[in-house]
Amino acid sequence: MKEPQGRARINTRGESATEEGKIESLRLQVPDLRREALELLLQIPKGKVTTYHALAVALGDEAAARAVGQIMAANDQPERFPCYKVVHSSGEVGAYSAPGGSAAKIAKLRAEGIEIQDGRIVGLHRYLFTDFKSSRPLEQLRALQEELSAAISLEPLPKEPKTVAGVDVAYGRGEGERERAVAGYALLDLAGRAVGFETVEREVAFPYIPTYLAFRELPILLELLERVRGVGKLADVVMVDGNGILHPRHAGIASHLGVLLDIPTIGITKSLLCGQVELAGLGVREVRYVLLSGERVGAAVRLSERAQPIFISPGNKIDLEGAIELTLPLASSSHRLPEPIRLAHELCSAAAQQGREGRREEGKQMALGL
DNA sequence: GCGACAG
DNA sequence: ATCTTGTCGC
Repeated sequence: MKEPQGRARINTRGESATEEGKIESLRLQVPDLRREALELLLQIPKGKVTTYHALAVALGDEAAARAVGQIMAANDQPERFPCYKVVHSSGEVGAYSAPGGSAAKIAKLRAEGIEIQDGRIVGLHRYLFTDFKSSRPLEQLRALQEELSAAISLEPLPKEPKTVAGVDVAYGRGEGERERAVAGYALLDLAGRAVGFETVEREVAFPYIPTYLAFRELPILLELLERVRGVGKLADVVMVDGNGILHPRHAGIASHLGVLLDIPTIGITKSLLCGQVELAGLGVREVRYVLLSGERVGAAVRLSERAQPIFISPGNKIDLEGAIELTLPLASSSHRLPEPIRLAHELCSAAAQQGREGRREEGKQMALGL
């Protein structure tokens, strides 16, 4: 069996007490990015505008530009947080989710003396404000991921596990409601039989941003797994719908969960986040390694005949070979995903859909005055 | 229109 | 992830 490259490098970074403390703080609190983005709007002077990109940079990563757009679109206090001041980098005024739509957005901007023709600001540079004072939360979270990756162990499992669980998260929201998440836990024995289920539901404030998925799903997954652990049903290994070390900073959500709970975790995804692997002609159960700057961080595997490949990576307290060896026998012939993840997905997506329908009914009844 | 980074 | 009809194939 080959040694995974890079194990030594991952484990040799120093950890100070303060770094440990920062990582531990994730257990209790993740920044409210929605709130921070909205509050940045209060810094924009009258007669000025900013862009989705500039706000993302102020939050600490331009990759968050689309998430900024989603946050603005979900702004339920347009009087308090002036999201009409956010436009495309091209000068295009863009959409406005508050009453009146883009026409209202244009009217509000013109009222502040901004020149607009054909839905586009004329001479954006004259009005552009980018000098935000910000703690740059995404920059801090990246640093946290770097530190967390140093705490990952990629040693093989100490002994054969007796149980494996899968976890997944589904989302939903009603009209004018904040986004809610349902997390599902499916506990299986090594024969692949389900022996227990659990779900947890709560509001989410952190948007999806590529490479920051952990901060969106960690709060609810920690709550779920702490609850399961409390009743003695925590599996020997937990499979997560997301990456382990197959991540630009070796810090996918499976690694976050594994380090924070000090348990073995495996990451499973349906698409490749980063790295290189040749997928052409991949046979069923054939293993091809994903390379990230020369390092083996994961593997592409097809679990069934017709299925597209999935991507497996160790999260914590397991090596890549062990992660693959544990995943293969938990595949069913007719599904793309291994059973623990598939069942967890079924569980939480059904619950989320029921939640959506339930709130829709409530909404109808409210509208009917019942 | 192109390119497009897990869920 | 979610929004979504029918359709093709094992």
